[in-house]
Amino acid sequence: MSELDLAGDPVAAARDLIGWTLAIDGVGGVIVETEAYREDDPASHSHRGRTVRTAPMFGPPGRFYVYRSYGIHWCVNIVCSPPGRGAAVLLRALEPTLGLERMRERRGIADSHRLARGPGNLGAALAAGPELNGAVVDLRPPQRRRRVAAGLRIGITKAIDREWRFADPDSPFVSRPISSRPRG
DNA sequence: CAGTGGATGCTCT
DNA sequence: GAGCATCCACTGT
Repeated sequence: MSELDLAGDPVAAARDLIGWTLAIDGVGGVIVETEAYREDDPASHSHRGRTVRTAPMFGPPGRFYVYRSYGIHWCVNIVCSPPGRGAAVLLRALEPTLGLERMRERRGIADSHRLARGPGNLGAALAAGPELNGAVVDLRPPQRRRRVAAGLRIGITKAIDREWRFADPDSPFVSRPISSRPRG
């Protein structure tokens, strides 16, 4: 299995993060779905350069970048910046393993499959907010080998042809099955 | 099941 | 003023 390098290619980092366990204040789980966003990528917040909002993306790797989505949700990213770049990996789904009861309280549902499925739900389950920006990410290595599938990113309108979404195809905690670009 | 639309706030044009 | 890396309730099969 590849070593996890958060300071190299963010697409490789997004792939290699599958299976790692993320914890915030003792609450979290196994990362089962990610997407990569790089500076040379029109869909990335960092594409138009550094702003107040996106500053954490240009900071040191291995830290959080958190942003508000559609005025409602907090989405959690891990900064994966090669030197001088702005890149991050969006966390799209966790398999909850730590602090299940606290997640259920925060989400108001019991079904573990839905606790942290989808980036907005994941943020809610972790009680993520802007205060997380720049904080060091607590990651623990995989306990078993997992398959990783690559496919199209979800919910974006630019650069929709890049297969920079990664997920464990055997996990029931993934938000949506991986779909690939039509071949022609 | 699938499809539609509202909530809501911040960034950029 | 538009658009957005979303989710949920609601509708109709």
